[in-house]
Amino acid sequence: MKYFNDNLDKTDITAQHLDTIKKVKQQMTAEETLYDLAELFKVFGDSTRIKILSALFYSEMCVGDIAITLGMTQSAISHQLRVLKQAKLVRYRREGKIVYYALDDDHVKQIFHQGLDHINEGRD
Amino acid sequence: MKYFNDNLDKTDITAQHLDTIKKVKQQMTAEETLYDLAELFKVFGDSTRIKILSALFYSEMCVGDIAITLGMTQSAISHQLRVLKQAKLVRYRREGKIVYYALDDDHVKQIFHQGLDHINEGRD
DNA sequence: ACAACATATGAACATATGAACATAAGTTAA
DNA sequence: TTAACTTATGTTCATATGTTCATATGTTGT
Repeated sequence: MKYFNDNLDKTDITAQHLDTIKKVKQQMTAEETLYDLAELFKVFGDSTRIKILSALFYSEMCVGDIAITLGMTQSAISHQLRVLKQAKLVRYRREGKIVYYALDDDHVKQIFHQGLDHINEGRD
Repeated sequence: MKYFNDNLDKTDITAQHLDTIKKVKQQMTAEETLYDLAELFKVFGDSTRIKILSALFYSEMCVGDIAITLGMTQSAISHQLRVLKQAKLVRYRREGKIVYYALDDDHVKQIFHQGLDHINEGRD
């Protein structure tokens, strides 16, 4: 791509490109925020974690029950719950030796459903 | 976790666990859908792709301009645009040798903003 | 304190992923 | 057709990620 040339016919196009780049740069969300956003979506971007969240839509659950429900090991679930916890997508409460996990806020459901809408639109 | 035992005092708890597992399994979104959903969010879960989407919020752009805007190679951008294209998050139109990319539908913006809301809530 | 149970964590391994480089493919103008 | 330009793609490499296994931590009841 040529942004500096001596061809007069292309000067306008070049200027337009430079202008677009400049304006978009100014308007774009801060890089740090975008980085955090990508980190958040990365958490949603794993089928095990999505399944855990999906399960917690209907009931708070303990680690062992989630493992049984998804047919996975307790360890794998625990590791992923830690990721979900760090992203503040789930919260937990302890009752004796059992730890119950639940969805942390409504954004989880909303993000989840927007995603479903996108998928379903593609299935028209 | 013990689901079958002869301790009468714990029978109710056990039954409750089994009941929860059964009900959640019945209500949960189909596994295949959850898999697709994870794939979708995986696309959002990369800072380069998020930056591209963020840039396209403000203007359709050609590949080279996106590369300059983000300070990355044309190749890297093109590869990621292919991923975004496959996920139907962006569409493109060709004008001569230049290919302009744009956001494909409103779900992108909505998912993006729900994500921002979640992040900002954590910053209270 | 000890045994039994539920959950968390560390290490190792296999797989997945993103970026860069080189180059191919497609488009336009001369 | 050739040259110049824009975009797409194949390959390689370094790194990130998820699962398993073994074990640690924490809790309850005896």
